[in-house]
Amino acid sequence: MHSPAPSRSTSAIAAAKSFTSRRLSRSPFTRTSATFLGSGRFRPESSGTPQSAGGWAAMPARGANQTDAAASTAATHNTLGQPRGTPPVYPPPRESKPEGFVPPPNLGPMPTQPELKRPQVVTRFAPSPTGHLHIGGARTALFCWAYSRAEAARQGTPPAFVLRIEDTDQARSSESAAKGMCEDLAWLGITWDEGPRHERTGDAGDHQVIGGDPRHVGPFFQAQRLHLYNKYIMQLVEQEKAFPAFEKAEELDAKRREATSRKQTYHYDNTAALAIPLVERLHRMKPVSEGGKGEPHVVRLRVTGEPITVQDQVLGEVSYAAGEVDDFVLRKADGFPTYHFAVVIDDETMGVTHVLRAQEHLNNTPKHVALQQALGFASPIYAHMPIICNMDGSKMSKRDKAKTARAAAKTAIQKDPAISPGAIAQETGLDPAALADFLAQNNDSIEIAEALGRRFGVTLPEVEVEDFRAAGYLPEAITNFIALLGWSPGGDIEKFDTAFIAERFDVHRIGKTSAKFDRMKLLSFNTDAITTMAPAEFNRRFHQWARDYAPPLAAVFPDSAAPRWEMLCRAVQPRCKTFKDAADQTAFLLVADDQVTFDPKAVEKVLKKIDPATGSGAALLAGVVSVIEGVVEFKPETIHAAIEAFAATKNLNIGKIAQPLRVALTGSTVSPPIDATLALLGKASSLARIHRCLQTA
RNA sequence: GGCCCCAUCGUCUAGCCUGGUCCAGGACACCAGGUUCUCAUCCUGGUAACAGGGGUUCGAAUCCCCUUGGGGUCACCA
Repeated sequence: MHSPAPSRSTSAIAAAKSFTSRRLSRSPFTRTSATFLGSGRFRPESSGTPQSAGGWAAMPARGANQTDAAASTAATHNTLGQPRGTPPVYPPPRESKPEGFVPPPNLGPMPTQPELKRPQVVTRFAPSPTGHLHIGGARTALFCWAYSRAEAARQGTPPAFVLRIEDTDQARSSESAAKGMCEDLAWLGITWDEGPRHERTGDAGDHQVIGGDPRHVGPFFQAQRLHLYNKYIMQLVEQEKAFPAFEKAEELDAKRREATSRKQTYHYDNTAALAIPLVERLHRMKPVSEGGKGEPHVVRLRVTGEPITVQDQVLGEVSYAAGEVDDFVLRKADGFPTYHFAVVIDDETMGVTHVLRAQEHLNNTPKHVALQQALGFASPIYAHMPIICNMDGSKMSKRDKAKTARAAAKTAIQKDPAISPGAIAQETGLDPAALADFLAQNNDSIEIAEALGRRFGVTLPEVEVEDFRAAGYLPEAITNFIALLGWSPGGDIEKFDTAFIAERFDVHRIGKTSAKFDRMKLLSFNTDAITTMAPAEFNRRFHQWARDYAPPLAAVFPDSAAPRWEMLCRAVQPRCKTFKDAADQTAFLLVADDQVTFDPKAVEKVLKKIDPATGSGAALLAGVVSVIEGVVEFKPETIHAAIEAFAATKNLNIGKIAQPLRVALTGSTVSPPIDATLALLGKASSLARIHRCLQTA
């Protein structure tokens, strides 16, 4: 019924080879200025429609072709309960024909159904739901997503990018964080073919449903896969490839500290654990309810003394001498698998063929390879990409927020004796003990950092996708920018959208050197994207952003289709770098006419100072009142014409009038074009502010 | 400290695999001009790099070795 499907490892190797044979043709864009490339103008890919759950042709689980005679029954069946060694069927076949099944009449040969080919390349992104998505994680996800698409297109198969939630750390994981991560990814336009279901409203108001399980490899939360891990754990223990260890965590900590203090490398000593006979191991492990002793324990892999070589698609061959890998923990005392164990089991059972991850994982790879060998799994193809750093060279991390906030608080405390940790706690409502801990660097709570940031008016560095979103960055600018961190399409091309990345992404163009996150360049990309956006799109997206992140502004302009909102957008779009920046420029619209504070410096320079040729700004301002009163239809064009005519009569440059007006209307010397500023305020407000300025300033 | 990885302008990078077309190209930042009612854009021009030392070769940014420098990692976190 099935043609013999090529083994996973064969196809994977073929895919790997095609990396090398696929050289990019010389770019036609060399020696031209940077060119934007993409299927649309900076349009994030939003095809969130999940693969129809129709299923593909047979897809053997990785390792299914392996003939490991030692494999116990646990390893002889895949996650569907189907025997290994024969290609499993997706979806599983029906048990029997439905009752009353009547064969259809013979209508001649069935029309040939184009058979959907199974994916040859399966990538995954596996975040731990402990907060919002880190920008580095976003890059990893982007590359995995792009690679799945590029390979699917090359091979004519459906794309297979899996999102898996690694929630095995019970203390730190949360469901809301998992949801947040899904949203962060979706917002960036990174959609997963397989993984948790996520519903959202897209940028254009469209309803998106992301996720699914067409290959039946879920669930995608590791906490829901414990039975699977335990099955493999027991297999390994029974084969004596893994063993229970009964040492207390504190004992080992002490030994570790002692070793480091002697400047020696700590190695786990397995002699005591290995001295226990298998029967006794099993008895001590077994829960009391099942007649065992139920002793608290962890399960460790018995690492054989073989050297391990990792074949990496970016770094090449990386070798580890025998003895470099310790007998590491597979299952924690709480019964949850460690990251190392869960990742190996899941990648195998989910059929993941290519693992793209950051270089900080490189030293984990020999552990994973050792485990794969013990389990008789084939190793996926690895590609480790460079780390993303701060401009100072340190690894970009969520802790950077804590660092910044802590520094701000400490300088404030030093400078001003009235400011004490106790006083800060009272003002901010923070728990004094937690705050003290935070200041003593015992915790890096993001909540505390943010509270301190607000208290001391310092902007914390954006490190999570949500931070950039709140700061008014565009997803298309972010994906474009982070794609360039460690990858490049070659030549002088550097402006492109996600569709372009999905088309051109190639593991062999991933660099080896760590990349510094240059916020200035990101800002430049964002400015470019925002100022070249179609005005109608800007109106809509800026309004959407304001609803989410600038409620006071959205409250004043509830309707994104209203002419006054359009007028505001027209005034602000060409001169903003982010949505936040745009919102800041509209601040003058949000204060009451009698609450405008006039910047003393501006008043001095623009209103009071007497120019020998033109007199004082205040005088000009008084003179322009009647001009403004005289404008019948109060809109930018007519206002501009009136002011220009007034300026002409005085033989003045329009700027001589604009600046005093600006100060009167907004209190400062900076605002959108003066005609737009007046029009947005309206005639009554404008005149009220001018009169108040003439009287009080 | 052990182990692992890396090395082109201040930053992201192209070029490296397949040595000559490179006294090294683009972009961001910076500097100098220009446009402009402020601000921001925008336009023009400019400064700026193959870490150092050995090899191999007629020829090295490109291949090899060493040194130096940077980073990562050493958990019952992921």
